[in-house]
Amino acid sequence: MGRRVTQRDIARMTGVSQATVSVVLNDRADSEIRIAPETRQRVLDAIRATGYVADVVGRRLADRSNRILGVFTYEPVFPSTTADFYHPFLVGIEQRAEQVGCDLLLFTSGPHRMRLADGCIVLGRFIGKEELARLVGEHHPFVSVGRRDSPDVPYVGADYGGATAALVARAVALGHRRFAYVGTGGPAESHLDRLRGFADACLAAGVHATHQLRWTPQDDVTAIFLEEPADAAELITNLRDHGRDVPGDVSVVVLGEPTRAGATPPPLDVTRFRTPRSEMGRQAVDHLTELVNGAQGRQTLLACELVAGETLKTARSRRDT
Amino acid sequence: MGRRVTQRDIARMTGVSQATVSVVLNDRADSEIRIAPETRQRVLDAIRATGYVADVVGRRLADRSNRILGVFTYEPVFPSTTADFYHPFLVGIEQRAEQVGCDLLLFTSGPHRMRLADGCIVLGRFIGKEELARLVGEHHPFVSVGRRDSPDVPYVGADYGGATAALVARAVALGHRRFAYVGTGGPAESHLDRLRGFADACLAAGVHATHQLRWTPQDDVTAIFLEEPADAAELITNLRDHGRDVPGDVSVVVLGEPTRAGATPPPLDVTRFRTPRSEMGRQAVDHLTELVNGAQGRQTLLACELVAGETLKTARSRRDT
DNA sequence: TGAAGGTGCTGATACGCATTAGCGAAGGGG
DNA sequence: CCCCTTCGCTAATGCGTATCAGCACCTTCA
Repeated sequence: MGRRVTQRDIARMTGVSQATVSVVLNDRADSEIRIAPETRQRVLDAIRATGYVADVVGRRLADRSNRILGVFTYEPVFPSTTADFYHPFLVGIEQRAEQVGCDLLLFTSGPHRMRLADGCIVLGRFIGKEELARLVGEHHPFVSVGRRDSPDVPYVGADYGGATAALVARAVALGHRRFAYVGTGGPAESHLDRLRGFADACLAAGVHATHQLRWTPQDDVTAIFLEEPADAAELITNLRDHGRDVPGDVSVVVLGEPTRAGATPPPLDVTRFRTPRSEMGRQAVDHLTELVNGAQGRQTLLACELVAGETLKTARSRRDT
Repeated sequence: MGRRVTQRDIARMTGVSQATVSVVLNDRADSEIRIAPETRQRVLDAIRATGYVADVVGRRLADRSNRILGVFTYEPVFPSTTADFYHPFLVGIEQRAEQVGCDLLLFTSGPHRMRLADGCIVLGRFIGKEELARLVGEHHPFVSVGRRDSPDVPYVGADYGGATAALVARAVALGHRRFAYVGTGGPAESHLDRLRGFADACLAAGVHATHQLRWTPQDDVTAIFLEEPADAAELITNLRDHGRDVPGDVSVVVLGEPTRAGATPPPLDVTRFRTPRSEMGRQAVDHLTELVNGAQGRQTLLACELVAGETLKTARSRRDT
């Protein structure tokens, strides 16, 4: 009953000093301090008898480190349909945080208390310029999950541009010559990167490329690159309703992975790529711990895994010849 | 890169003492200590300039709160298939935490760090007696999500017993007289409660009841109460394979909600109940904030919503008459 | 017999914060 | 001119732990 047992209590019980108890507790092999085996045993016995456990608060105070990594996001994470999207990031973050012995502080509202943590990980598809500047201005370690268009923001991102370009290359190899990119192409960096990867690859291959916000029938297009994976089912249905077979008449490439929320899954195994979300989370933690230890910020892009699927096939014009 | 800014730093910058900084920071209305408006402003300016935020550990050592609630679970939450099950709890916890202005500290390993938070919420289907005793022994505020078989543990639980009994009553009203409970019936309280609610209700209604760990064909049983919702699809398939129509020949009641993880969903809209998981999370936060403010622990049970479904119908024997 | 070296431990201190007793200075009243 | 009050602030302390300089005491060897 009553107070927690402290090292002082143990010390009094065994007739030694608090310092001795501390030494016995963390008997590092390299320690210069020697304790007689008999004394050590007495202390250990008392510790076992009382069920003493070192108080993490005291320990952290002495360490000058609280081993807390902050996490916050610029979009609702837990509720809503984005949950399925963010979940893998959190899995990765949590895994690695456990490995490095840190707890996670989930900021429920904004970054104003970010200094509570040793460093922070920020999530969110899009973060405005001025908000990023504010984060940098805090001069408190942080790492973004997802590339940011700012030289001062350390991040672990996904190489959406590279993945998109690779899929364009595949389509070109399959004979496609007329491409369409469907999606906003911004303002989030992840969308910009997809569109840029698409545009650059099409230009380099010398094929025709268009960009539209939403799909509208275009007879000559044989390959559609869809920015928003959640819209895959709708797009394919739409195409079929217009009498276009997928992938017979038109190929569809989805630039990401449909999260299997409440939404209807696409009727086909879609050609797409996979964002290494958990790995991004893990590396973000690694990166952050480096920053906390005084390292310089880095900017890292991780490759996305291409998933062949069955909606990217030989182009119609090619097949017809 | 610099150390954390401390009150000492602020004090030196403004030419006052550390104590003054502390006083300015938490200027309680009832304080006897007076600070000149001008001095106060100088300190506040320095705080703003440096972005100073009080250190979590320091405050906790001085036995102050940080508006941080810990969350802690005795089973893997984020990874694994249990994610879908725990997610709604977390949603509720996060919602309410934001409303009361608290951030959440996710402990990545064990309860030994719980004192870093002002108070903790613990999750998990089953927590052993000795572990619960340890939690109580910490003398640190905590609330369990889920009923615990211990008078000293404050909790917000679901009334599984009541919900199960209500479904038994419905079945009795539909003419069922021979019941089977399929599941472990323990050791988790949630399972105990279901089994007890089942047994008590059957006894009260004077109907025949059996309990088995896994379903084995029993010709005379007309109503099966299944403890583990995830097994619903398997059970129904199994019954059909044995030539028993559901609900024609035998009714099936599922004591909870199948989480739509990777598992196959049941082929029918199953008769079941719904655990108010988000609400439990919210009330756990409320409860915890009360505890942190010095209130006594309570034990609360929330009602589960019954879902009629289509697998509990008139009993065969009744229909045949 | 005295220096040298080893053994076993302790006292002091720091970590960041909140709190309280109390001190010097200024102002007012006698 | 001195006492008393009020104002504005600070020194000191405690919280639980880790660390380190250093102090007795003992043994060994010259």
